Amino acid sequence: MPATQKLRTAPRKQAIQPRALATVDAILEATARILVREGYDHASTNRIAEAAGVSIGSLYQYFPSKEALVAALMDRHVEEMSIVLQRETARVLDAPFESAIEHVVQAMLAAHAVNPKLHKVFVEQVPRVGRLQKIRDIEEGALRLARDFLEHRRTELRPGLDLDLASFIVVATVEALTHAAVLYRPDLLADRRMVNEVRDVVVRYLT
Amino acid sequence: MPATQKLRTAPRKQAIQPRALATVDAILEATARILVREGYDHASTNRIAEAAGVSIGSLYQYFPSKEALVAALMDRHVEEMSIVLQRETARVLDAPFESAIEHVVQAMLAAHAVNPKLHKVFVEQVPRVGRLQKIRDIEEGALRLARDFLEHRRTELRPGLDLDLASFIVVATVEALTHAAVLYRPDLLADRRMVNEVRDVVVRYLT
DNA sequence: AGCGAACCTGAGCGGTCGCTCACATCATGG
DNA sequence: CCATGATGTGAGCGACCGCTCAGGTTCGCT
Repeated sequence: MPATQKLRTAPRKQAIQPRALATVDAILEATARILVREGYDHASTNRIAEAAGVSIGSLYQYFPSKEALVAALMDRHVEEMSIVLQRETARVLDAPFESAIEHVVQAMLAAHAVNPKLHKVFVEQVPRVGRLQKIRDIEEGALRLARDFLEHRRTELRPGLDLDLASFIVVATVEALTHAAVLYRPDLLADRRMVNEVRDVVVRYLT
Repeated sequence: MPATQKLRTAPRKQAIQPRALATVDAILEATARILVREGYDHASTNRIAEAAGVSIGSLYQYFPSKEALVAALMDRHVEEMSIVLQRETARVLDAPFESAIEHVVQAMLAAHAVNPKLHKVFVEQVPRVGRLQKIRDIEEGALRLARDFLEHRRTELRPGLDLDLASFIVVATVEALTHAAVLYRPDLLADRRMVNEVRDVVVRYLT
């Protein structure tokens, strides 16, 4: 690279002063609001900046692209969900079989109740950002965890079960029923009957 | 309306001559290809017309908007799936319980195997077109069918089952496992083991 | 052959989008 | 209290998008 290349560092910047932190936060909050209210492709960066009460220039000081902005919001959302998930599943994996399943289901529902509307937008509308890979990673982690759990409790399962296939089925079922609740019946996210039914589906399938 | 209003009929037109039918077909085929290959928001109408080997003007002779074009493709896809579904479930709803469930599951998987990649795009990317209502209608129809079926077979189910909740659970489970297969394990769509597992999940939950 | 209808063409309009940059304002340490 | 970096501004650029329209080409029919 010749000397003329000024190394134009990409416009990503780390906020330091409290004022800047507030700006970043306002932008993320506004992004969430607009995404939920208007949908992904009506959520233009200009509109987001306006809703956040900052100029479009400020937005691009902290996020190098719209994609990066949405990805950052996604990270924050996933982080919040993970905290709930881990808190609710910390001590139960050695609990009695049925109770362990129940707690995991309960945790999934609670995690998705953090911000169901935003979650719905991510699931339904946000395009194949590179971040989709991250979702796949989470998915794969869940699959491995489930697989290990089933292996560990092998003696309590009905015989003849293909553990690989069974873990795929179980993970997909719990996730999917949770998502179905998010999309169509958000009222069920906090309903104990939902927890019981999903637990029954899984336990009856496995034992 | 004053006389100056020329009643500018919207640019939708019905193709008559075979040449025109071929054009319409080429446009729909190209739309499917581009949607799968590039994703919804990189699928510009100009790009689609180019891929179809017709001019952009021709495209807008038959489809009044991009939305209408995608909706038409969606209709065609849903139609193809419905044919498979109905063919596979026509005679089995009076079959023995377990066998009936199995055939429905088998039919769902077969229907989704028609064009899984396109289905994936519709599920993941196509925004809240008005057509989303149509999907909800199908969903609701499935729910009612399931509810009626369970009612009809009430004596074969375990007691204490809340039929409303149970039909939601069953429909969501079958749909969701099918979709999980479409998205992550398309190989399972034609795998008999998958049919067996999903049937087991449902039957064990219900009886 | 001739003619009206059906069909097809593609340059380009009006608009929006993501994003940049030259500059203003604020906050802090010397 | 001023100098300097951190922070904030917003007009506007270039690209692309959905879509139109004035006019050409082909078809079906007499």
